[in-house]
Amino acid sequence: MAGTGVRENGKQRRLIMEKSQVLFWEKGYAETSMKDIANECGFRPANIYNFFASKEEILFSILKEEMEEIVNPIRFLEYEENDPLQQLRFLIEIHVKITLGEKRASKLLFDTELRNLSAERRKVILDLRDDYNRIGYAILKRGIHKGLFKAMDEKIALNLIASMIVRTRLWFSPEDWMTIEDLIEFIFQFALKGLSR
Amino acid sequence: MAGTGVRENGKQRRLIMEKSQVLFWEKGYAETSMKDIANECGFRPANIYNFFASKEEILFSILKEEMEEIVNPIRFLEYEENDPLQQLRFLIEIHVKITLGEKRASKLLFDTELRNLSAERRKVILDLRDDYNRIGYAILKRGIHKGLFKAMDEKIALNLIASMIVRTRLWFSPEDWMTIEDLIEFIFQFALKGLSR
Amino acid sequence: MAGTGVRENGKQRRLIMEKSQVLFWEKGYAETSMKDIANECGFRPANIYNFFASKEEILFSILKEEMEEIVNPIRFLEYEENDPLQQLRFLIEIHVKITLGEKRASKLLFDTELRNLSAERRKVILDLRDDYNRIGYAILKRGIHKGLFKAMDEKIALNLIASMIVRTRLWFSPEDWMTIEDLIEFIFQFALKGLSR
Amino acid sequence: MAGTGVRENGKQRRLIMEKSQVLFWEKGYAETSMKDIANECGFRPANIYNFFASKEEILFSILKEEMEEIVNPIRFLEYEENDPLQQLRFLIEIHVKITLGEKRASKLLFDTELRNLSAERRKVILDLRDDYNRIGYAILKRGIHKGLFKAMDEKIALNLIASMIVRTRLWFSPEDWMTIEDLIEFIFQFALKGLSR
DNA sequence: CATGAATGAGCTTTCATTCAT
DNA sequence: CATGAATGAAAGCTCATTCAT
Repeated sequence: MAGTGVRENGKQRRLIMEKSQVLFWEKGYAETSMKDIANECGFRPANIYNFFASKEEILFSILKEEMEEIVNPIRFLEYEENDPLQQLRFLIEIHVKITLGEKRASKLLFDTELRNLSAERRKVILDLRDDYNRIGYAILKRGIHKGLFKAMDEKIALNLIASMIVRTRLWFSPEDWMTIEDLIEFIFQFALKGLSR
Repeated sequence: MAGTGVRENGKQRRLIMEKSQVLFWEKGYAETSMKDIANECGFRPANIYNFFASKEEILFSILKEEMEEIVNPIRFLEYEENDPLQQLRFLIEIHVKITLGEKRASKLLFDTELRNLSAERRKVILDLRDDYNRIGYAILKRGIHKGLFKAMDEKIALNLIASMIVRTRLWFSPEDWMTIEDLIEFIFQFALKGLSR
Repeated sequence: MAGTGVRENGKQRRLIMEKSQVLFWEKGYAETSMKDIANECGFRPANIYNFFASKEEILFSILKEEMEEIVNPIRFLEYEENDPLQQLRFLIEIHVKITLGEKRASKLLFDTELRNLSAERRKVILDLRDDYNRIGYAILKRGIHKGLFKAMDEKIALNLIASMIVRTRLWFSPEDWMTIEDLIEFIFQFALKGLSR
Repeated sequence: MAGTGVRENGKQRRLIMEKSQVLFWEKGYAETSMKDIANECGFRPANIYNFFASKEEILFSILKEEMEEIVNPIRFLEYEENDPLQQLRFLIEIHVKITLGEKRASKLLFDTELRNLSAERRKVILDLRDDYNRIGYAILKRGIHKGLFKAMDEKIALNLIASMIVRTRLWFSPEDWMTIEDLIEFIFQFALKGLSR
């Protein structure tokens, strides 16, 4: 209809995912009912089952999508031998941007709501998290190898860095004197010095 | 009859709080039923109500106690004019130790389960969090003032530091080559350099 | 699809109300469980909530409907200057007929179960009771004014008359020699003489 | 202790009955918990069982006592051949006085809470009610026989009279211009004329 | 006489889900 | 694609009652 050529396949799926994302974050997965979601979407609970097989599938779809949005753009870094400093900055930038991005939603869902997934689906998400970690480890190891960073356990370092980013969702709100770009630079500098000799 | 002392007071309350703490962490507040808690305690659900008026009161008691365990030992730092570096190290040490401490439990509960409290009770917890923040800000400001740290927004800095600590619960487990003491030192050095000019 | 009319609307609501009315009367509101009601209706308790938001709403709907059945048919009497004797007889007739009517149910519910309503809903019922009283007062006052009844406090008189009627539900059952019509005449004569000079 | 010579046997039983009477009336039997009663009495629920075997026994004791207070003073009227008018007045007087008496409590309990008694105990109360009725019938029949009252069904007449009295508890409160004595006279006159030819 | 702890039974209500339409 | 009706399961909580102390 808009003529953009983009097929609008799954418009309702999108709607459900977006509304659910907000609700899951605001109220928690268990505390959000299918009725809550349906109300937000403007139809009745039964209709959700025309698009998702279960509430868990909604959660899974949201988590998977967001995790992929973080991981896919940085996959190419894993085996790339470029400047580790720039790579670290890029990783931080992507992660912060998705975390605080327009959709502003899931965030800590990864930390707390994974338990609501079936084992099989949890594995899918955890595999994506492993991808993220592997990429980060690679960057840090190369930085250490090149003498740019102090010798240290790269796993611990990455966990600290990721933790700073993940929880920005809880306390950060952009201001004139501190935009998201500023925050990215702040975290990058903070991490950089933390990693330095 | 008199003179036996009031020892053992609240033994069951303690039991309930400890078992609940673990369950809330493992399964989440909403996903933990009073039956779960009672089973863990070795009695029937109805009996819990002889010690707590509601499930929410259990959560509140746990959160309050843990928050106080973190805040009380560092309260004296707020107006003390000593070495900010040592103070920062002390704050990190206490926070990490409680977070990973023997009771090992709530952790991210602060991040995610506050919504399950009544407004009034949420305020009690948030006030404690404010106390923590005020203390941390004071330390950082004095460090900046004395030229020990780079000029920067101390609120953002403290949030980053606290985030690193809080989420250790998710990924850290002590090993031979990395004890809790080692982790404290690691985080302290990481933060210290991040704060430096 | 359109044009079939909206007949049959609220069939289940009706069923629930009718079954509840009987149960509330026989066992009392508190002593009647949603399971009792559901059993009587032929489905499971959870289904009741598709038609009523709560047990209290069922009670409210019943009380309101019955009160309206009594009050609405006599509303026109309030400002009508006709024969007070005939009006009194009409009021008694309607009140007795609803009280002992086919649906046979609530009756004393008004006397005892109002406390189970929220303040707001209790007011709705009490307003209807006020309507009833106002109408009755008007009739009695006109009768006194015209010299048909002895000068007396019309409020007390109406309370006595209404009390006789309300409690018929407790002891009256129609017999060959005493039908409902006979009872109406009996009460009317009794009241009439009680009111006379 | 006061030297009146009245043994204070069962002081706690009395206390429990009095507090329960008020609560049963205000909230209903089912809606009143043993905890409510104990609170009102100033001790813990478990202690009630040192004086009453069950909640039902409390209700039974209350109902029985009040019914006896009404019936016993009028028993002698059943076979007494005195003036039926004066006897009717006496019956009304006693009944109203107990109903509105200082203890002001049970009233409609008879109408609605009998169902909460065991069959056996319900029979005890109903037997007392039968006593009351028999006495009333006797008075009315003698009045009819002597030509003082119109020929009518004395059972119906007594029910109407008793209904007027019982429900005074719901609407009457003594005023300067209408004391309990006035009310008794009012009802007596009302009934008297209702019974007259 | 009084109580704290414990429990079985039951209650109202919520909810994810199904299914015929 | 959408819904109203229906349900099994379970939840938090209340409560009368028991019993050892």
